[in-house]
Parts: sequence; structure tokens; C-alpha cells
Amino acid sequence: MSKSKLSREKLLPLLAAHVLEHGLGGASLRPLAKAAGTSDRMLIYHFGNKQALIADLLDHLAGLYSAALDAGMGTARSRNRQEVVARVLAQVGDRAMAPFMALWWEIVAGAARGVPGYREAAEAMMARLLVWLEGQMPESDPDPAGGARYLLTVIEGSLMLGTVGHSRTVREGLLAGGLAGD
Amino acid sequence: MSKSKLSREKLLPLLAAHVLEHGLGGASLRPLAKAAGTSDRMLIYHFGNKQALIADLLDHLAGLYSAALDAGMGTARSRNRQEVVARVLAQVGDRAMAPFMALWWEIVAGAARGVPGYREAAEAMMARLLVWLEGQMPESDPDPAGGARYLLTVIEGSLMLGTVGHSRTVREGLLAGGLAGD
DNA sequence: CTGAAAATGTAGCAATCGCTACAAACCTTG
DNA sequence: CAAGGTTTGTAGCGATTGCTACATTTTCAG
Repeated sequence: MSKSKLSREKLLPLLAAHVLEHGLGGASLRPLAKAAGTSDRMLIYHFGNKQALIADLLDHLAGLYSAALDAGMGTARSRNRQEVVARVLAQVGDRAMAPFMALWWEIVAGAARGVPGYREAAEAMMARLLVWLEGQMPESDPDPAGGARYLLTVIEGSLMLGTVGHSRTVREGLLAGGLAGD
Repeated sequence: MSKSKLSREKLLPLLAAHVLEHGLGGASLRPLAKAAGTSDRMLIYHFGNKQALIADLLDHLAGLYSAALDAGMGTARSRNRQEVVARVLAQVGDRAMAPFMALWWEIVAGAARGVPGYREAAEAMMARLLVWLEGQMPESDPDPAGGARYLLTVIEGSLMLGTVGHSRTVREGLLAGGLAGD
């Protein structure tokens, strides 16, 4: 292991906090370093270059994301798909998750542009979310695997429309699609 | 009118082309100017400052977006919701729309971070897409307005998962949700 | 204790950022 | 043609970018 993996893992949480607050795209070495209590000099020393730093950071953030998911949702099973959608949207739309959401769209944008590492990170995060969603499906569900994929699609669409100011569109759409309580 | 609106509208298509190709976030004045055949000096002269330029540009891009939508889809009505989803995904997932998609996620990311002008642009673009979608609904549909909102949610979720490498998840989800031909 | 390796500070480089000061060219109106 | 506003080129400013050279301190194994 080059350059002591330990130091990097001490730094990552502080870097992640800064990125969650200020965004990923505009993050430059000196502010990042200040947030982590070091110098740009040391960030390069530990991570090699900025791109490697971002890659490590994305990986770390993916871990934080799934941890936040698990922490936020109780273990009680939902009784039907509508309840799954409602609960997930309620949790993920929570204020505490807002920095993650903002970061998430930045990652999606990076993936769409082909920025190195972004698509992999996004894919991993969605895969994790999908597994987690499968665990949230009602016991009585006839097709938990397919249903989870279906709900994931609907939920992500809802989140996007919500961040863009179309919460009302989402509400009416879920109602019409039979995915919201009437 | 300050600084001749005409000049700005001559510039906007060229600026838009550059932004569609190279992204919005990393766009800086000098490359933009070169793409438009001017100098950074003149961009500031015509638009006042970069933020105003971006605002005008977002508005122009929203126009391009809806024009591309209308141009791409024929006038033939779909027979059911599955067909609407399939056709819209086919068109919007087309190669020609890829630059728009990449730009779109950048706009969403900006909206989520509260960058001035982004949320308004995104909201307007989704509103336009929604109207357009309503016009694409099957004549026999029992609830075209609600259905369009529902399909918009599903479609946008599908697009996001697609750009992130989860096309397979989308396929299986649409099938399970009764929104894809079996 | 010693010597090598790891870790860190200080300074700075070339490039780019948005933007501006100044002056010259240009075009319109009288 | 003259005057005055509109448009443009040139040059540059101060700040920031990722990164490096060089020297120094700290740490740890023998």
C-alpha cells in the first residue's frame, strides 16, 4: 500500500462532509484540504492526484449513503407497495438527506458526461438501493424482485421531479398510477 | 433594450451548441467565446456577466429542448400506455438526444444545489414535457392528465437509471409494473 | 543511537478564471 | 463632414486552479 491507507481513511470522512455541503463539481484542493485540516500538498501526497482523490471519495460516499439508508428506516415491513413508496419518499425526501440528494444528481450528471469513476459510483449506489428496496417489499408481494425494480424507477422519477419543483406532478401521478393512497 | 438583443440572439445558438457538447458546469467564458466566434470581452459586453449569460442560455436551451421533442416524434397516437412509454424512451434515449440528456442532469444537479436560474429552467422544461406527454396519451385512456403525470414519473426514473447503467433494472421494472410489452 | 523512510511545510509555477480599463474603430444621425 | 453613441480589440488584474521542487521534521527499524 502506497502512502499509508490509514491517513487516507482518516481524511475521507472530513472530505466527504465538505463535499456534501459544498458540492462535488466545484470542489478544489485547497478548500478540501482546509476542511480536512491539512494542505493541498498533503492531499496530493496521500491520494496521488485529484482524480484519484475523487474516486476514493465517491467510494466512501457510497458507503455513507447506504449507512444513512439503513439508519433512517425502521425494520417494520410495509403492507403494500403504496406504503413502500410513501415511506421511502418520506425518508429520502427528509431534510437530513438533502445533501445526499444534491450530491446524487451531481453524480448522475457526471455519469452522463462520462467523468471517470462517476458511473461506477452511481451504479453501485443504485444497486445497493435496489437490494435495500427488495428487503422493504411487503411479504405478501407476488413479485418482490420485479416490484422493487418497478418501485425504484418510480421513486427515482419522483425524486427528480421533486427536486425540480414538480412535487405536485408527482403526487398526482402516483395517485393515477395506483401507487399512492387515495 | 440594453446592448442590442439581436447580438445576443445571434450568439445563443452557438453558445448552446458548445454547452451541449462540453457541458454547462465547466463552461468558461473564453472557450464559450471561441465557440461563438467572439471574445470573452464581448460576451460580458452583451450579457452583462456570466450569470446572466447562463440564465439566457438556459432559456434558449429549454426552447431547443421542446423543439427537439416535437421534431423527433411523429404524430401517430399510441394505442396504450405501454406504447407511450416505449416510444418516448426510444426517442429520448436516442443518440441525438444524448447531449440533451447530459445537460439535463447537470441542470437537475444545479437545481438541487440552488444555483440561480437552474430550478426555473428545469421546472419549465418538465412542464413542457408534461404537456407534450399529455398530447401523446392514447385517446382511449381513462385519465390522460393523471396518466401523463404517472408516465412522466416512470419515464424520468427510467432515464436516470439508464444513464447510470441500470437499463436492465428499468426493463425488468417496467415489465413488473405493467408498463412494458410482455 | 543511527540512518533511512515517511510525513509535512513553504514557495512557487504555469494555466485559467471572471472581469475591467483604455482606446480605437465603426455606424448612425444631424 | 462632424459629433456622438455602439461595438470591438488589446492588455492586463487579482484570484484560483492542480501540482511540484526543495527542504525540513517526524517516525520507526536495526
